[in-house]
Amino acid sequence: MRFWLFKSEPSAWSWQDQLAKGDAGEEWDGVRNYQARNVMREMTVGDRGFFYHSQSEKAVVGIVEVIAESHPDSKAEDPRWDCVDIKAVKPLPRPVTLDQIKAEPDLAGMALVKQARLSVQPVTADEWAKVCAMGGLDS
DNA sequence: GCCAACGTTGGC
DNA sequence: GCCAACGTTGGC
Repeated sequence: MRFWLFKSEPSAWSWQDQLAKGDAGEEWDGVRNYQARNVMREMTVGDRGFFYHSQSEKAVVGIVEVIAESHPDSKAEDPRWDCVDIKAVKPLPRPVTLDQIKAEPDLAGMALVKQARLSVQPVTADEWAKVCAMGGLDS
């Protein structure tokens, strides 16, 4: 299993919106960036991801699971844009903020820190375990 | 609300 | 194929 991070502005699509979709999940649509699309193309069903709120909150708030592999984005006019489907699994007992991540030397290599604008990112197994622990999950 | 970073577009 | 202009994102 591999690990990922999905970034969203809560005003556009929040963790609460994602939770409300339940096990049916939802397309992670709207990505119009090649690098982020290519990351999604590497995902397989069952992979886990962090759900990150950008803007005002700037924190990892929940865990999601990939439930459908990369397919054409149903909302895109242009067929070059793909996306996966994800569902909410559970919230983090304690959200892990960007400040906490930046303050943790083990997480200095995270794409979240090094490539702030990439909206879909890979996360290593070590980073996954660390952030889960910081958020109050065994992982 | 501003600004830096950076991806994309379009003219040459 | 390069590069300047432009638009968008996201942190502060």
